[in-house]
Amino acid sequence: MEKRATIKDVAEAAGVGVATVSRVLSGGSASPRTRERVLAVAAQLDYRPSALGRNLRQRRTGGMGLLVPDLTDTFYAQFAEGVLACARSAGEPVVLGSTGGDPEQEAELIGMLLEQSVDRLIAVPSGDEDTWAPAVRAGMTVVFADRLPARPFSEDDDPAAAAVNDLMLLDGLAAPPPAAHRPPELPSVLADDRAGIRTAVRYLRGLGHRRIAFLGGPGHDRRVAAFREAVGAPVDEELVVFGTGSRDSAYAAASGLFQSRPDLSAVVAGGNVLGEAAVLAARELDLRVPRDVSLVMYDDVPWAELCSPPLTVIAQPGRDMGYRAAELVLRSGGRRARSVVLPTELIIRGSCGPHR
Amino acid sequence: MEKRATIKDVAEAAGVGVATVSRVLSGGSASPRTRERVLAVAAQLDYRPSALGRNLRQRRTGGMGLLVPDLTDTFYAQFAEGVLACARSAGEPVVLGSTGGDPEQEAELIGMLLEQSVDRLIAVPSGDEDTWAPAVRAGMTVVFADRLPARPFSEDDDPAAAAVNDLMLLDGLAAPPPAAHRPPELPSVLADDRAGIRTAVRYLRGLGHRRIAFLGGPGHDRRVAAFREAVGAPVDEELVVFGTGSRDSAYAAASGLFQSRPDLSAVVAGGNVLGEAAVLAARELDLRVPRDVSLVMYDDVPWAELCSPPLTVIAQPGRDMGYRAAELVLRSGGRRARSVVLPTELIIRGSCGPHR
DNA sequence: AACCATGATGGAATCGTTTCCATGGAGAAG
DNA sequence: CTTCTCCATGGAAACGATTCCATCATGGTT
Repeated sequence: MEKRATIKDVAEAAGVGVATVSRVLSGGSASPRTRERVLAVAAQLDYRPSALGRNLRQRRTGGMGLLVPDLTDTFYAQFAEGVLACARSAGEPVVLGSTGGDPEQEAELIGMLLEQSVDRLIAVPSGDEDTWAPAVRAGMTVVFADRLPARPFSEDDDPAAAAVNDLMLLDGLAAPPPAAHRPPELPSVLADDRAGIRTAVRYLRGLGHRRIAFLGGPGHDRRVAAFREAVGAPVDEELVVFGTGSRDSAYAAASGLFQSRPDLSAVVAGGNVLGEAAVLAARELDLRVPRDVSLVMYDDVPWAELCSPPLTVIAQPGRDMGYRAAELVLRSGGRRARSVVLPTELIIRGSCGPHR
Repeated sequence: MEKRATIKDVAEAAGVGVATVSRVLSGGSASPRTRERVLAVAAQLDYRPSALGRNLRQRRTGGMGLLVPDLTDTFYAQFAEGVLACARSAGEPVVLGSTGGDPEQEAELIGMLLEQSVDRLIAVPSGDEDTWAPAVRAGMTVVFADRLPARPFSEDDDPAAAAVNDLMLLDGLAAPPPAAHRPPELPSVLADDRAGIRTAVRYLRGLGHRRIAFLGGPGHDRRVAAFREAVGAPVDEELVVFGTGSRDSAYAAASGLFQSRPDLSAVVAGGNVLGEAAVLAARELDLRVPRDVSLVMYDDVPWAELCSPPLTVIAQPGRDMGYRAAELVLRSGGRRARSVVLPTELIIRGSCGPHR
């Protein structure tokens, strides 16, 4: 339990002032002669500047926060790995929180990060914009990933319209809404849900499917909107069902869907937890995939190949998304960073067949 | 971007000294009268003490570090969720690092945590005891989970014997080795690998299997030792193969095993990544599970049920292990905490059949 | 020769908290 | 009434870094 050398120790041992040591170590100006000596002494004392002192002085903690709903959702695990990879190569710490998809826990974690003076945050948001207001007000650099926070409810605001609006924004087709009082859009890293869903729906259509269901979870607003758009015409509302995020509720939703609508012939699962539930529920009800029902799952995960038949999926680059998000939040020391939309890919395996 | 109120602001507004404010907020003694006023003012100013100042003063960062090899390994994701759950309920931050199973990266991350003055660390170690020496020397409270760091190589030290030794320790059957110069054992949270493997091997034996292979990964020393012990007699060394931790190498190991020893009738996979590889390799080689080969996988993960047939697994309570580890590292503010060994459970599904 | 610009250097202030210590007042015991 | 004790209280010193600013030396210019 030896105590670490401080900058003062180095200064004394090198016969210089602490200011000089600090400058040498952080790349300020110094004569080659002193620089060399300071460096030598620092190495010899095994000196490592304490982040504590620095953080206090600069009134900010280095590194970044990372908030995801659930690490056991493989997509978020991949995403987190991407963030960690970038942070590691930058030598920055990552403070992780898992929200369980609960806005309240999310708010608490934001509070905790504020207390820690973590001023950079990557988040897969669960709460709405009100939840995020404190973070933004405190001047945090926030990068959202995978989804955007919902708008808080207000009577002149229609959630469905809002989601469609987000889609339009992605395409640059529409100007931002009359954002007079709304906070400026924060940078984000999203997958191209619209194209992904559209491709999947078209693929199923091409196989002859007409009654296609969507199995969604929290935060899948944009995906549902894209689904509605891709299906076109009035969507059969019974074919759009939601789970709350837990595996149990996903299973219940899937099972309920299959039972209430035996006439459906294809399902698009909005995420891998939903996909898992769909496979399980189908098996439980003796529905054969893809003979009785075709299945496309959002997210490519290692176990998609293990199923039999292996699952046809809409792959989004989880790891890349994480890496990009971390880059954004680090680099954007300047100002507003541009948002990023990454492409998805339909990977055809064996869980979709022709409509019978 | 408002700036936060400091303790000084509160002191002035309440007409008391900063020391008093600090005492009130951290539960020291104060007259009810002032306590009330300070609390009121603090609430009104929305004051939250900055962790920065406190950390510097106490020369330590709160919270804990968490080092795992790979979050996309579902077991580690479950484990991390457990740690996060405990940390969240304690209001403590968690600094996460993913080592990729690489001792070098692990060492770097330890260095980073040291720099941050994080003095509590939960780790699934990849490096050996030498890798961990700096952390211990610096006085960190370290809790290992899932496995223990390997002993560094020395000629009078036999790794196999060491692993067996660890097993004995678990049972409390043997006194610790002559640890004269060895650091004292650190607290840890482990699953009862020995019993788990033993149960699985006996189960396979009971089904008539005689040529049982073990498919291991890094850090599975204790599991291999348990396997050897459970199989008894001289083990056919060709039936014990290892991957390096990546999915590719796991697949290669599994595939190689199946090809080189078509006579084997059962496989115990030492972890879920290995199990995944085994399923994939078996399918690729047209081996039917469980007709041609029976499979037991260490780790219960949601997708084990999705396989067809669903996988028979040795479940270890990943989430609980994480929660317990976090409790240990937090509560053991005192001194050496006792290690914990949690039970495993053989969950019989459909991947094992009688030997033909 | 006097002066100025430049660059290296160290002292000291600062960040926000906790904690040590001295002070002062009130109540109890003599 | 005096003295002793105890407790609430506030001032000030840490903690370890960064950074402002004044100082000093050096070398070039007029």
